[in-house]
Amino acid sequence: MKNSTPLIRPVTSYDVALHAGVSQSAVSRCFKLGASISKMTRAKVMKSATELGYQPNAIAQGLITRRSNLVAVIISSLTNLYYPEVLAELTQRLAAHGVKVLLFSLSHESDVREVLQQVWSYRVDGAIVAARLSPEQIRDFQKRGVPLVLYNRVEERAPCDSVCCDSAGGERLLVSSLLESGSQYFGIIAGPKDSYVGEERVRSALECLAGAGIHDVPLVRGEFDYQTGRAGFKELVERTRGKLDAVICANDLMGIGAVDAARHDFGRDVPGEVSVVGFDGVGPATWLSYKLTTIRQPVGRMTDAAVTMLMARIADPSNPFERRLFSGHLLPGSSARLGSG
Amino acid sequence: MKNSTPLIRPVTSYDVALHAGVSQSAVSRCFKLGASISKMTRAKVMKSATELGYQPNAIAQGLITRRSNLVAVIISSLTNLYYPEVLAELTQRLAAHGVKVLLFSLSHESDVREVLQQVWSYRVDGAIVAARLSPEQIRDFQKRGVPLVLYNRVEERAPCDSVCCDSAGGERLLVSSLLESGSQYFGIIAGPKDSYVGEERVRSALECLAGAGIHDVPLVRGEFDYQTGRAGFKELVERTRGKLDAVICANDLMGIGAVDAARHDFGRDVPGEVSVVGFDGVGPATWLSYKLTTIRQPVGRMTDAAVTMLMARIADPSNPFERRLFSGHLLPGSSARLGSG
DNA sequence: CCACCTATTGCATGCGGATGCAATGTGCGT
DNA sequence: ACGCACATTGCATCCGCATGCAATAGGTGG
Repeated sequence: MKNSTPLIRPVTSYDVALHAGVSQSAVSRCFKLGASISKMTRAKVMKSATELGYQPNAIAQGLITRRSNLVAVIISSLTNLYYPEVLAELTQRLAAHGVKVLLFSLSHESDVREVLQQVWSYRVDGAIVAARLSPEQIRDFQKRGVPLVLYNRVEERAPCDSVCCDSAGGERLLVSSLLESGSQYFGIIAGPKDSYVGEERVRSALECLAGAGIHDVPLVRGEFDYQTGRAGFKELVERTRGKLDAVICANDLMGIGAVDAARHDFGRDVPGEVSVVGFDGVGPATWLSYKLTTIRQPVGRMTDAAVTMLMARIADPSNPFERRLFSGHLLPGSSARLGSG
Repeated sequence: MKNSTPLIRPVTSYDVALHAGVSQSAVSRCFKLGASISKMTRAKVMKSATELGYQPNAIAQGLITRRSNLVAVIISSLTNLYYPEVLAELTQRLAAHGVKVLLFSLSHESDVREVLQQVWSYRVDGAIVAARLSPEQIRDFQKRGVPLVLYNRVEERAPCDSVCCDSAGGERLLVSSLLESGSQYFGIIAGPKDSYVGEERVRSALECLAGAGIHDVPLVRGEFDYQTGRAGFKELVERTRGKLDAVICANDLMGIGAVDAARHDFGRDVPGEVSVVGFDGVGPATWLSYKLTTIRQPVGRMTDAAVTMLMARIADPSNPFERRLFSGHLLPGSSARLGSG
């Protein structure tokens, strides 16, 4: 079976114009809402367009109008189960605004530089970034006039919009519940140091614990995934020689790993002997085998906010910058003996 | 805080040319490998380009070269945990070929029509589709000369390339193991009717069972997610009045739901009283709480094949069409009492 | 019947970069 | 010193569409 057509030239507005017996401008105007075109001409043109299968060339449109209708979405790790959900939501919502998604997924954070080159090249109308950007990189967006919304990454005083889930507040809910339920021997499984929300969650947890007179909490680091959550639990047990009755994980995936480690690697009852809490509220957290106690991020609201802010800034770049902080919602689950919370 | 810069005109090749004291063509040639440019000129140009922060306008390049370096990736549901992995792999591999991903995620299959309009508009160099396309839609790709690779969706005799995991073969492995282990009372949790792989898996499973003299296997349908897997199990138990010792699920997520339903909703031992098998080999399938018996799709190889095939066809559209079928790999897990397999 | 106004339409041009071709410069052989 | 092959360079043009402006057509009031 051979692909028979050797060279296919997409239909252009000229082709349509010729076919309909009008000028190219007329064709162009037919596809622009509110342009000056008589009903009759429009009808002729549309008929020809349909017959020929004409579809305006978005590339050419973008070149002349300086609007690509593309938005770059930069996400660091799609393997963190939290992001697919975010990505799906973003894509849908952006599509509703007639905007297409140019997706960049980073394997290494160091790829950002390269990715940004692409972003500039494609003259995207804006960008939503859920990855670490340096302050200079953020300023680059501003210099080039590319609207930017940070998702769950906040640089203080950064010249850009951002949406974020209130890590501190969420963590406070979790920790104070753990405290009320009588947990005493805490351990923390943090994320990589370069994660803003990860560090924020840990910082807040430590602060809460300190407030309760608990200091020197053992802390290990993972990579936000199941394996390192499991390994982290093991490490904590070793470090504390088993004196451990509450594990605070920087995200759900590690929380799930920790639960499994506790139950299957160490035969401990969760939450009977040890409580585990996570963060994010991803799908698997609610699965019956885990029922992880966690904070559910309001992904719907957050993505909606991100898209709304981005579109607003594209429409009017002079808007003042805004940071929107959404509080999460406690999913009690049953991986932690909770207090009155 | 105000965005101070009112109107930012990106730097063009003319700007660079002026700055470097050469012609625009010279600048253009500097960015094209193998073009005729002296070292000295290139150095001057590159210096100016860096100073001005010049980045070639991919839109303009695309218009003139008729190569957008964009590939459309169309995925139906990112909530199926299998797809984020695929998407991540595809994005990385495509990026390695210097190609950017224009992502389309469908909430409803009916959106395909609209999405295809966008695809034509952006003059993508090709498309990788993991969603249901009608034969006419596939032919549209061919008519318009847009290289297309179907991922895990096969239309027999379709004029396009495709990669697929051998559903029949994988299912055979699972079912024959179940049979050998002595399972007798089977139930099936299928996916939606419009899923190619879903139906293929079920078809193959039924065929294997029939080959063993087992007919009239009860079948319920889910949506490839946890909830419907759990509900499906419940339904099967009711339909069979509890006479159920092996459940074949069309994917892992439903398998996990079924395991949880069995254990937590019905207090049944898995695999002691009832075996459950899935398909895909997603991350959570290997979690200690499930250790789902399943077929792991060779996602790495499959995405590699998809990208390779796509790039090859972009380079030479006259290549004969090819269908590549990859066999999956049995993850024994422990959600099923397996036979000698 | 004519001046004048508005609704349509076509013309010409430009967006930013790639490229064929001609013009220039370079080095070399003899 | 001269002619020629080859390496560089600039010029002009085109990609497909949007849009300002001028041209045309149809309609109105006087």
